[in-house]
Amino acid sequence: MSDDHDESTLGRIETEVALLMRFGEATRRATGTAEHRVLDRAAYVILRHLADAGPQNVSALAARLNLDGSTVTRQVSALQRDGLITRTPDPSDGRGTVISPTPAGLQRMAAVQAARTRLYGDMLADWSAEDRDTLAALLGRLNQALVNRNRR
Amino acid sequence: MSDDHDESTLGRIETEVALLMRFGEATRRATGTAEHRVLDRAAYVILRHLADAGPQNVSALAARLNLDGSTVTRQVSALQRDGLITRTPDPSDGRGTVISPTPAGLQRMAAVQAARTRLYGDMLADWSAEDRDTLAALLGRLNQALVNRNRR
DNA sequence: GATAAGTACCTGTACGATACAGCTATCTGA
DNA sequence: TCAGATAGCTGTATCGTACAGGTACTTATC
Repeated sequence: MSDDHDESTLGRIETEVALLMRFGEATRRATGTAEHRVLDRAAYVILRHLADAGPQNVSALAARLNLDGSTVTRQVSALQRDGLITRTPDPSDGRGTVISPTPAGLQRMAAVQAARTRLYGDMLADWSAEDRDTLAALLGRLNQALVNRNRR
Repeated sequence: MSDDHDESTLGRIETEVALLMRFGEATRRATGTAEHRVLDRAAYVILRHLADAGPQNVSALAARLNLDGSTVTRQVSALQRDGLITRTPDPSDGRGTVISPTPAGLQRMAAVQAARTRLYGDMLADWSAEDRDTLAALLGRLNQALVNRNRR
């Protein structure tokens, strides 16, 4: 008897995720181009990951971000052109290149991150702290579930 | 005193949403191309909205989906080419075109929707019904907050 | 009821993000 | 040592999207 209920909940989740992606995309487009500039592309995600996980190879980035190596290569090239990362030869592997964020890159990333966080703060202004916590936790679990599924 | 806590919660939400968009995109790419074919593009979102809200104009679709009119025009053209929607002149406005889903379109959409719902069912297999409900509800509120913010 | 202003849609064009295929340089194991 | 694997880059293609401009139609004003 609870199957019907479950089905519809899954449907709602599917709907809401699709909507979120739609709106998130639009928001990224709007905020990325308008105020902060330059950090438009997937650049933000790459810089974030570099800041979190430290300097690393193109391949490692590609694997972690679920992107093709060639995509990361191009993004990284753009970031280098803008002085936000540096490429250095991997000392332990002549084929590899280690990508490190520059101070400017970290700063730029932090600024965008702060702006986004502020945005969420505005949007969720009337939410209780508890609801925010719950949302963060459930989203984390959802992402974990996504990762696990992709890994299979 | 709770400000620090709030800050970090907002940061987590920001992180998780960014991650979700990244993985969601990858998932869409993977499931869209592999099994169901044809319904790759924003086509799915358009068909869903037509199924939910009934036949409507290009402009209405564009406004609702947060897309440029030209984008919707092209998506709709592709959908028409594939026999998934029909265009009829708006009887009440000679400039307008009413977009209606065809049975084939509805069927295709339902198939993709079912596949996605199944996917979520798999991923969230070990979640309690309560957690699923809560996730659906909070995502709904988050989207509502996003819509409100865009409207401002 | 004529005409100016607005609206709906389409088309041309451009761009960003991405993937896949193929290349070169380098590494590694038998 | 050398055959196969791997790291990264480049060429090319595709998709989704936006913006600018055009045409046809509608609405409001006088």
